[in-house]
Amino acid sequence: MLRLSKLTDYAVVVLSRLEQDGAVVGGQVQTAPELALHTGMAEPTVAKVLKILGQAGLVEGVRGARGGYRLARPLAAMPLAEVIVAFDGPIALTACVDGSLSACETEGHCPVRGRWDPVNDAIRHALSGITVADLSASAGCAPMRAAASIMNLMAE
Amino acid sequence: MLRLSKLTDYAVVVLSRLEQDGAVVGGQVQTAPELALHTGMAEPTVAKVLKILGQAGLVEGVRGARGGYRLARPLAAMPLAEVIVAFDGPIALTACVDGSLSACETEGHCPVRGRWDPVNDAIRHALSGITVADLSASAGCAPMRAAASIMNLMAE
DNA sequence: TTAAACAGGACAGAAAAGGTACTATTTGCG
DNA sequence: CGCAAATAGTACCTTTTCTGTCCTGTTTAA
Repeated sequence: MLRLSKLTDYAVVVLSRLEQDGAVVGGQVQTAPELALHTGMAEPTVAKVLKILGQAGLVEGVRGARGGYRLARPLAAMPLAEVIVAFDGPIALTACVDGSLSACETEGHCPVRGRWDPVNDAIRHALSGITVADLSASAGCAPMRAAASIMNLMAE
Repeated sequence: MLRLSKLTDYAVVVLSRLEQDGAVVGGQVQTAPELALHTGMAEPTVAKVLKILGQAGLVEGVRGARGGYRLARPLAAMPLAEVIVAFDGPIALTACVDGSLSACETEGHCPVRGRWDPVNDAIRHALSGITVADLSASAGCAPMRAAASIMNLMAE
C-alpha cells in the first residue's frame, strides 16, 4: 500500500547493530567496514547509510584514523519517523501538493485539493509512537511474521 | 515520507465526481469521456482509473451503448484504504518480504526481520478511520471533517 | 609523514510508474 | 439484422526514480 526505501530497512539494521555493540553516545565507535562485515551488506552501501544517518543527526561520525560511528542517542529515544524522513523524505502526493497548483484549479475541478493533509498527519502520528528500538527488539529472526501481516492487511 | 501513486489521487477525484453527479448505486451512469471532461484529466487516464476501480469493486461498469460507471457504494461507506490498496498495493518493504529470505538469514544477521509489522499495523489503523467522503467533502471546502475523524482516531 | 577513516558529490544500471494505444466484447437503437 | 457506443482487457513505450558503486577531498591518530 505504501512503499519504503530499501535504505530505510538497511538503516534500522545498522542502527541496531551499533547499539548491540555498545556504540552509543559515550562509548566506542565502530567503523563502516566492520559494520558491513557484521550485517552482511556491501561496504559502500553501509557507508552511504551511515552518511545519511549522520546528516540526519542520528549517528555521530568520528573522523580520522581510529574513527568510526556511534549512536547520537539510544534507539529507544529515536523515533522511527526520523529515520524514514531521512531516507524517504516527506510524504509526497505528487500532484496537488508540491507545486503546479494552477493546472486544474483554473476550472474549479479537483475537489480533493489539499485534502490529503489529514491523511499525512494521521500517518505521521501513527509513526510518532514507534521508536527504532521497537523494530530492533534483538535477535528473534521471525521471517514469516511480516508476510503474514501483509496478508491480513490485504484481506481487509 | 511515504509515497502514493498519482492514480490514487485521480481515483479520489473521479469518485467524488461520480457521487456529485448522483451516479450512485441505483442512479444514472456516467461515461468515461464525460468524467474526463469534467475532471480535466486525459480520457485514457480516466478510463484506466475506472477500470482499476471496477476490478476493486468500488465502481460498477455498465457495458454496451448507453453504458457508463456508477459507484458501488456511497463514498461515506468507502474506506480510503481500499482505494490505496487497489492502486498502490500492499506495503512493500522490499527486502525481507518479497523473496530473498535466505540472503542475510544464513548468518543470523538482520535483527529487524519481520519487525516492520507494528509499523504496517499502525498505518493501516490510521487509515481505517478515513473514508473517501472525508477527502472529497464536496465543493464547500470543509477540510475539517477529515481532521476531526483523525482526532477521534488519535484519541484511541 | 603516513595511513586509516569519514564526508561529499557524481554516475551508470535497473526498476517502477505514468501515460497511450490497440483490440475484443457487450448492448442499445434504427 | 447491422451499426454505433461504450466498457474490458492487454500490451507497449517513455519518463522518472531508486539502487548501488566509485572517486576525490578532509580529518586525525600513530
